[in-house]
Amino acid sequence: MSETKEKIVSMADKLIREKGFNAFSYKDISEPLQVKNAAIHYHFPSKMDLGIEVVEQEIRSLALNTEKWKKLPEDEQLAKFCNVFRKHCNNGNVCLMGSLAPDYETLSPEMREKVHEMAAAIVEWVTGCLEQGRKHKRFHFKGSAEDRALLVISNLQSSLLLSRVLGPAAFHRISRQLLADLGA
Amino acid sequence: MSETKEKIVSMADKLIREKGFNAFSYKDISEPLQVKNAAIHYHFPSKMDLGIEVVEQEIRSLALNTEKWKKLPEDEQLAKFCNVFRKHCNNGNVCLMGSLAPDYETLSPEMREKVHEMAAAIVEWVTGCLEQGRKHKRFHFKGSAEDRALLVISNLQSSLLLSRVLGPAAFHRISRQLLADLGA
DNA sequence: TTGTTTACTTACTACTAAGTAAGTACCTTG
DNA sequence: CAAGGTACTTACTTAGTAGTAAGTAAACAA
Repeated sequence: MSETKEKIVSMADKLIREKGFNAFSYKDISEPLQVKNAAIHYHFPSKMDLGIEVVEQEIRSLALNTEKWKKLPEDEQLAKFCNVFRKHCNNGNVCLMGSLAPDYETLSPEMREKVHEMAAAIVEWVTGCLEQGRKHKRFHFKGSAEDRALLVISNLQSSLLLSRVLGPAAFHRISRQLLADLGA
Repeated sequence: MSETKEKIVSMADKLIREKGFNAFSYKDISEPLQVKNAAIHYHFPSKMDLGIEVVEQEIRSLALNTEKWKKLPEDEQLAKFCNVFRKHCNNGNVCLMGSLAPDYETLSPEMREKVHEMAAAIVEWVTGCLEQGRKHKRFHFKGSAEDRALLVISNLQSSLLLSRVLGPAAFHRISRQLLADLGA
């Protein structure tokens, strides 16, 4: 991948989290990178192709991270996961899912499919983490692990959204309570 | 308020929830209502003015609803509140906060202020409901009522987002678990 | 050395966006 | 009945938007 291409993807990622997929334009990428908009179209024929690449990168990044955390106790794995969100919160950004879900209906079928894939991957990992963690007495909760995973994910996701509006304290209060509830 | 004006606001509300504030255009409103785009500008000089009206209507609607529920036991009040979200879920839509928070940075200061006002109103009501409900032994939870309220709100909000991507079952699973956790 | 591919730029198109100025039909009120 | 406001339409501007066709400079390959 050329250096420019990488920069385009990372700028698009930033812009999606900052302003939303439908609110950024090629100018927002081409100007700071000092390239022409045609350079973006060279690497990504359409805006959706660019969006798909951003989501794919996020899926790869999740796989990489969870692989790295594999040998830690489950409560520490989940804390690491929370920290990824915390970083976005500190930058004033929301997560990809939180940004793309409201725009879901405006996305191409291919991009929707990728977003779905990302959501499924997140749910799958958190479910596994909770399930194993409960078995190892690292977590204590009632109900199915998958239901609990949905709760955890929705809390993290939405706390970033609320932080946008109510200030970053919202994220910290929610994530702290969240981990406390799991007896972590 | 003229009939057209009311229809414009309710169409804008629908479009914000469906596609997001930055993804709908005046054409999306003017065409189905069979008016010209200038008619929208007559009632709302700018798109932000229209957005502000939508948010104000939501704030009024919350006040009206909660007033109506006032005499019910707190767990039933919260169930009613959940039902408002459930309706949006069944229509495949997200809530206003969930839609506007990702776009927050692209909004005018006046509209941001209104969104903030809406968020504060929601947090205030849920906090009060939980606090009173705990006092009346209708809810059982640890920690401050406001922290818990943030958790509840973020779950409801985000479950609509996840439902978009993963299907409506996500909402039902999350909201059921949510109420169960409160011992409601 | 010549041909090909990569990674762009230049210069453009077609379209859509929000927004506006001026005109008009229809009420309402003195 | 005249004056003025309300609720629009007609017709337009300005400023983007994503996307494209054609050209080019440099690296690489035969």
